[in-house]
Amino acid sequence: MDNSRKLPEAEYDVMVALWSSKVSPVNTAYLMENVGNSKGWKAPTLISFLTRLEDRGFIHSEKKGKERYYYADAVKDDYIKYVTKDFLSKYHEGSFVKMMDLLYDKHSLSSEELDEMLRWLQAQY
Amino acid sequence: MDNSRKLPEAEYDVMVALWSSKVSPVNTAYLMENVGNSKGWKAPTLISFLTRLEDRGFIHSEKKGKERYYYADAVKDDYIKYVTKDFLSKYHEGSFVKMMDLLYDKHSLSSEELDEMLRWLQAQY
DNA sequence: AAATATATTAGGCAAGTGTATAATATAAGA
DNA sequence: TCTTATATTATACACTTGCCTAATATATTT
Repeated sequence: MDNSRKLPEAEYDVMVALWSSKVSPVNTAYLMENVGNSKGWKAPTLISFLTRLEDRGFIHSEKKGKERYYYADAVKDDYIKYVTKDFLSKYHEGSFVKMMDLLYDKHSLSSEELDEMLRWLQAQY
Repeated sequence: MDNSRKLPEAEYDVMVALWSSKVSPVNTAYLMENVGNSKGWKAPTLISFLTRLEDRGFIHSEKKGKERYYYADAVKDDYIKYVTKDFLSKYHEGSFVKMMDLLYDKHSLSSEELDEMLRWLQAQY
């Protein structure tokens, strides 16, 4: 499917709000409260991002009375997996060890963090 | 410094070529051979990216005769560290383990990969 | 010194992104 | 059913990014 193209910032932020909502669909007012206001957007700004997301096939919507309600169609984990692989290959030759190596000097991670990683690793075998 | 803004794709590709060169400075011809041609760019396209990189403060250049030579000023590791942190916080709440968790199901990494990570981890304590 | 070749610069344009104002629906109240 | 309030739609605009053509400068060859 083509809905895995990388989203521009603002549209991604809107998706995050949709993905985070425990109910679906949600209306514009809800999204203004949850992302629009904190970003300083006017309602039409938000709505224009929503329209673009709908064009891209990430969401769909329906109108009830004078309000419009939005449903997320794209799956969050799928999307994030996609951008993450892309990122790793672009900046770290696809290797997390390379990434970690660059990010952290020896001893710069706390033992809690290291333990967490170790536990995760051991669970993978 | 402000030279840590995130670069557009094409400019990043040019930086990669600059960072990869064992000599510095390099001229436009060199960069055409090393990135421009494979991307299908005309020389002025390359030069326009270089001009923008210079405006952003990522590189500087000097002219010798009719050719111009370019020097990378931004430091590769610094830049990649910057975009990586940004990426992790944006998509994985800053947590490497969350990222790995999303990316891999149990048993989906080979034992070589796991061992490599384990060695890295142990070196960190 | 002309003519020719070659590299750079100037300038520009289309598509994409962030954002808003003005116009239009639709609902609610008087 | 008018009027008023409120949400949506249409439209537009500035900036950024990817890319190029035409103009200009500089060197090289005759």
